[in-house]
Amino acid sequence: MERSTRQRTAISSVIDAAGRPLSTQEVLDAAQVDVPTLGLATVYRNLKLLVDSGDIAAVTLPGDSPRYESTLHAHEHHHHFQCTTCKRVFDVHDCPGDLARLAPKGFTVERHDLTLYGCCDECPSPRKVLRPAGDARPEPGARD
Amino acid sequence: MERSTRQRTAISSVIDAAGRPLSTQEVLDAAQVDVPTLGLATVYRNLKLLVDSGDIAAVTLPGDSPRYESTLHAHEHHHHFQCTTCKRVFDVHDCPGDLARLAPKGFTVERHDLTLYGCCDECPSPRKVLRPAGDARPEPGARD
DNA sequence: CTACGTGCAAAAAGTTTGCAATCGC
DNA sequence: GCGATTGCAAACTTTTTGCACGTAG
Repeated sequence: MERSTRQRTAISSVIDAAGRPLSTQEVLDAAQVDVPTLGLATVYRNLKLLVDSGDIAAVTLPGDSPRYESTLHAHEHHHHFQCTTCKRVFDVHDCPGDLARLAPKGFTVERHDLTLYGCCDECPSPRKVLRPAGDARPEPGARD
Repeated sequence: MERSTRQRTAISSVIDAAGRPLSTQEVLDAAQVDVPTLGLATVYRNLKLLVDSGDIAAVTLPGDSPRYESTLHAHEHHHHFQCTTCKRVFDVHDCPGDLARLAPKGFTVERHDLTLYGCCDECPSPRKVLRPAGDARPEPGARD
C-alpha cells in the first residue's frame, strides 16, 4: 500500500505544477525547497512508483535522459517539442495521425513517438538573428 | 589525419554491412569476428570519429542508447521502426511531412524525429498470438 | 506497533580518459 | 621514426540497491 509521505507529496506536487516535463535533477531541486533533506535515491524510487501507479508519465526524448510530467495534463495522446536553444521541452497536443501506412509491409504499428525540434517563442532564433560571436544567449535549461 | 587500421576498418565494415542501426555492443561483437582483440574503448572512440567524419550516423531512439548506421544507406531523411518484441530497429523511408503546423504559435520547427513501434514481419505479434506462458520467443536482439 | 519509506553509502551499468605499448605511413 | 591508435585499467556519470533508522497508519 502506498503511504503519503512529505517526500512523495513534494515530488508529486512539483511535477503537477510544472506544466512541462521535468528531469530527475529538476524534480530534486524543486522538491528540496519543500523537503531539503530529500535524497536523489528517493526521487528515483518515487518517480518509478508514480509512473507505475499512473500518476505521472515518463517522457523520453531521443538521446536524452527521461523527463516526467503529470498525467493530469498529459492523459491524451500528444507529442513533444524541444527548443534547440534553451533545451526545454513543451507539449504538442496535435498529431499527424495515420502513421501505420509508413511502415514496411508485414510490420504492425501499435504506437508512435514524434519529437519536433526548433525554436520556442521565447528564444531568439539562431537562424533568423545572426549575432556577433560571444553574444549572450540563454543558458541550456535556463528559464523558470 | 585518419589512419586506416584493422580495427577502424572492421568497425566501418560491420556497420556498412548491417543494413540497420547497430548498438555499440552489436558493433563490438560483430567486429571482434575480424579483430578478436578489439576493445570496447576503441569501438567508442571510432564510432565518435566516424560520426564526426560523416561516415556513419547516430540513431537515438527515445530512452535507448545510440545505434549507428551507415550514411550510405541513410543519407536521405528517414525515420525508424522498433519491434517491441525483438527490439531491433529498422529504417522507414517514408515521412508524414509537413509537421511544422503541429507546433504552437510562435514556435519554429526546424527538424523532427519519428519512431514507430510495433511488431516486425518476423516476430509473432504478442497481441495476435496468445501463447502459453514460458513459450519460446525470440531473444531481444536475436536474428542475424 | 509494524511495514513501508527514507537517507546514506556502496554497487552496477555505461561511457570516457590516461598512459605505455604498438603500428600505419 | 614519429605521431596516430590501441588495449587495458582507472575515472566518471547516472541509476539502482542494501541496510539501519524513521514514520505513517
